[in-house]
Amino acid sequence: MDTALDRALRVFRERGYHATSIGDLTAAMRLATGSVYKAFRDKHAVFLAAFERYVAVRGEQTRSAAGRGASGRERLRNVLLSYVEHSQGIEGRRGCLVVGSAVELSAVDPVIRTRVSAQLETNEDFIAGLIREGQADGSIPGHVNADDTARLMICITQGMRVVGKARLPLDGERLVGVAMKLLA
Amino acid sequence: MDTALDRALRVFRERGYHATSIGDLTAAMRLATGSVYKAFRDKHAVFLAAFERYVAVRGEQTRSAAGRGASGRERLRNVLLSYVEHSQGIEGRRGCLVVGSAVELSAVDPVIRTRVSAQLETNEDFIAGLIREGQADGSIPGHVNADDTARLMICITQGMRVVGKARLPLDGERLVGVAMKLLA
DNA sequence: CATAATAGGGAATGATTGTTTCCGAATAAA
DNA sequence: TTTATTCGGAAACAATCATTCCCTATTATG
Repeated sequence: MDTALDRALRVFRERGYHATSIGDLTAAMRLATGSVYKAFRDKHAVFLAAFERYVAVRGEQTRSAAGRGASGRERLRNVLLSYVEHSQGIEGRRGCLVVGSAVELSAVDPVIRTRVSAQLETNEDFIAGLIREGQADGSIPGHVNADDTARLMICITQGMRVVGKARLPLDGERLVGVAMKLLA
Repeated sequence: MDTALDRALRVFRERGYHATSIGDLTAAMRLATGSVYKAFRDKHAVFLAAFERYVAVRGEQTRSAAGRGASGRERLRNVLLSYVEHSQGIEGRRGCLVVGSAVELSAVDPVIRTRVSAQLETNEDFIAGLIREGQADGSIPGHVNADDTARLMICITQGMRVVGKARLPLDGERLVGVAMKLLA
């Protein structure tokens, strides 16, 4: 099930929702049409399931990146670096499903919009939490506004996915190096 | 012609390329199917023309925002503020066609991808230029790396369009206030 | 005034879409 | 061995899509 969902995920990320036909989906999932409709109500349900799996996997990845850090500042820096790496190369070209859904569907699909907004806020809260941890352990100055900075950093991460999809090269060290000035 | 293109632009921005049918297009442009195909070769040509008009209009708007500023720093600040405002409310919900094209089409449409990349680089060069102007007039420290900072700011602006499309509120003063720390 | 030319509107047309249904094979139960 | 049941595959379905063709006004030109 998860492997089939991962394969669907890939084609949804690359082409978006409307551009992926059921034919593309069955080819990617290596399943027949009937089997897909036996497992899911319709195309929208496949997308929703793929979306949830994507969110879960990505959440695990960024939490893992945050884990490799002694201070709040280091954890945040690792999270940003992880975002840059995922925005580059073949993974970057594949794109982020949250960004893709926000851009392609949130205007016409209230269900998707709710999930997208919720995910953005979850990520924002996570970053704000890292900032506060850094302020508690002394690695980030106390005068930094955690909420405002977190919201700007969400813009940065989502923007990196857009830029990465357009295949502009992103230098992780340099980009994150500049971004860390927001914690001064 | 420009008014028809503006109407097409609106529906393309809201729904994206694949989700807008010819019927949506003719309804928005208040033209019959045959008339559209007499003026443009196909749907893709309509999109391309709308894309170019969007880029031209938006370029004019940000140049105008930059014009209202005495120093390089002020001009850059006004540009960022302009981006936040365009990412909010009804305009933000409508979305940015460059971001939309990057996410939805750049993986499958080389023509669009070229235009998107070119536009991103143009914007980046514009911002880098503003930074260098600020360094020349003394409003921005000389040790700021113009290229790296400009690239990060492109990520910020594109990300704001994504977040705005998801209808998360953006406070211009606070967000730009934080972003200006990148020029320290 | 007559006529050529052009622009716009709308119906017809394949192709493609998402979806359903039916059928065969494999597995488990009896 | 036989009966049920589940699962996957392929053909059939209606709807919608982008596109083309043809007709009708309107304008320009002789």
